[in-house]
Amino acid sequence: MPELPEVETVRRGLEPVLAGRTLVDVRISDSRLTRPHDPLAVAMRLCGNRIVAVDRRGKYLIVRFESGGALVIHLRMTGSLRSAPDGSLPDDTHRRAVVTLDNGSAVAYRDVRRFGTWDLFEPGAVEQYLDDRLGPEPLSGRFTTAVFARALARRRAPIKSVILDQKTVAGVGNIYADEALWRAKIHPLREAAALTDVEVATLRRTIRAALQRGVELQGSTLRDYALPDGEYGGMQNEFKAYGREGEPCARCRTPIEKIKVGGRGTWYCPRCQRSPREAV
DNA sequence: AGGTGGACCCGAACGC
DNA sequence: TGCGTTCGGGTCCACC
Repeated sequence: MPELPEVETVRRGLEPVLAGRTLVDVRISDSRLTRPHDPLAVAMRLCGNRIVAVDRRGKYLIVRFESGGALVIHLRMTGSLRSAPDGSLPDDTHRRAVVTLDNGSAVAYRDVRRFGTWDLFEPGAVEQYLDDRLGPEPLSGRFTTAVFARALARRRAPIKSVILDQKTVAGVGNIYADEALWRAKIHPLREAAALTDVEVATLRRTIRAALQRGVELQGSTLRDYALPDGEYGGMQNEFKAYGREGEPCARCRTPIEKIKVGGRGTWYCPRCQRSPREAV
């Protein structure tokens, strides 16, 4: 599941491939990808644009054009991008789009579950769109303890749900939420506003540490995620909580438990991360 | 307004 | 073995 580290890894792989190149051919074979817009119309508008940069904000990829416009790609759960330096791509039933560049190379978009999106923006429009949806970048200096504390204040929802809210902090998904809470020794069901100042500071630090480690290991490959060159991430080998039901906690050997929080599978250590009642 | 739960997808895993 | 059912995950949206 692409979260911040996975999307950042994709960005780093794509930037050198795309920057400075012009789109000479764009084929979109899934109408869900661009809806409510006609995929043919989007493909036509993309064609001829010269790419100047590939940026990331939260889990969004931003392909910026010389024109000032931008293509915003969200991979959701199963989207992935694959670059083909010589322009040749193996058959793939889940391929949804292919762009060809002016040097003969190609980039293919694959998405098994078809939740991903490609949205085109006019010059200047993309920042507003992203700022409407996203809080601070967790690895930037803007994500301070004071900013984080303000975002948690008066929130009565479980802390896990609040850090999954992209307005609280951009880019945390189900995996890194569980990993950050495990590192901070905070139970996922704790009421967000009830965290102590020390806990807020600790959780800010562990969110950053978990995401940073994910970036270093080029993300986590579980099923569908892969780098643009086809390689795999390594973060899955360092999971302390996510998906580890019944396995011993890396700190105290207590078996990891699985619960539901806000409808999401949630793994935590029942001993290190005390329950809401015990923790008072 | 903030919180909750369903919809959207579809392959994998599971249950009988 | 085979078939039906359940699960999951990011975001949006309806509802309270």
